[in-house]
Amino acid sequence: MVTAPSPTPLSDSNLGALLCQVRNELIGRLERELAAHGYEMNFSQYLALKKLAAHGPMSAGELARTINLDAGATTRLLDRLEAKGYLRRQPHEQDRRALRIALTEAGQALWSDIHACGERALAEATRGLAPDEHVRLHAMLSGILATLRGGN
Amino acid sequence: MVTAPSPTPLSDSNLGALLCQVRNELIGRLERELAAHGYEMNFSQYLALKKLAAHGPMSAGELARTINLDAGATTRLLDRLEAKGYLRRQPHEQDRRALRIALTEAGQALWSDIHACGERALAEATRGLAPDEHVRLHAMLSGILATLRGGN
DNA sequence: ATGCACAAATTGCATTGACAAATATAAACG
DNA sequence: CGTTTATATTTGTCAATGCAATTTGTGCAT
Repeated sequence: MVTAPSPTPLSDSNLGALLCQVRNELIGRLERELAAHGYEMNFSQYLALKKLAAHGPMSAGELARTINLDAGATTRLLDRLEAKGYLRRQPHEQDRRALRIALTEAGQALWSDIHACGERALAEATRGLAPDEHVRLHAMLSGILATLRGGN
Repeated sequence: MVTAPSPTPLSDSNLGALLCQVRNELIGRLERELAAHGYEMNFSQYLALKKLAAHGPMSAGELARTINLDAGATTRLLDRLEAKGYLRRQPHEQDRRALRIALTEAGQALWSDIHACGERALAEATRGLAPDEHVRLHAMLSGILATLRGGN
């Protein structure tokens, strides 16, 4: 084999690389949307706000799991968001080890200000997909995730 | 809306989060495969080897673009792989600013030793998908990527 | 030729996140 | 009860990456 027989200049793109690229573009797009609204915030912070807004107060570990982040990283994420005044660490009612993370008023206000950014980024990404394709894509990815997690 | 009407305890999972999760699982799986073969190597390093093996020698910038990595990060990635003896920085024939990154013998041997790890990780992920689904998934992701990049 | 804008790689710096150790509390078990 | 084991969070440390500034080299237009 001497050099590339493939016609495509870049990206022969196996699924793994493709996934990474789409992920990066999508997150980048979201973060730019947020920045355009005047909020310097990364995807993890966005996700944390989203989960807290959707689900109500929860413990740090619970939050860490739902946003797929290490426990230590979550502590520091909470530090940042708390410093900005978007959430509060309250003591957990039954378990003194644990926390009850709750959005502040400011956090809720922020969320209602930015939740559309995510929808917009997503909508832009999936314009070009028929609605049923969108559904199928979601289903396939969920399926893969289940296979990888339950699998072995 | 008060609380979650959805039956799933975790992951109401919009596409962005889902993508991240699949990506993380897939990469984790690959890195564990590699570690099991005795190679401590992250996904970026794996990709770099792959591209160099598939495409032959190329410049650092070219490599950076194909593996979707910042130029500075690529410099350090090359440092690591060069230190392990898997590649060499050679001067570019026409352009003295640029490099010609080439796999060493050891690098080629390594690649033929590990390229199956990637295939295996991918195969495990997509077992459960019919072949035509696999194709459609790839097509949809490529489409999304094109939309996001060309889009606006 | 000389200068000027642009390009390739490197380096400095800051941020993020993973992993492991430490701390505090809870639960289970004898 | 007291001891042991498990769980929730925090902290220390480190590796990887992005961005901005720097260095070196190219090529174009005077």
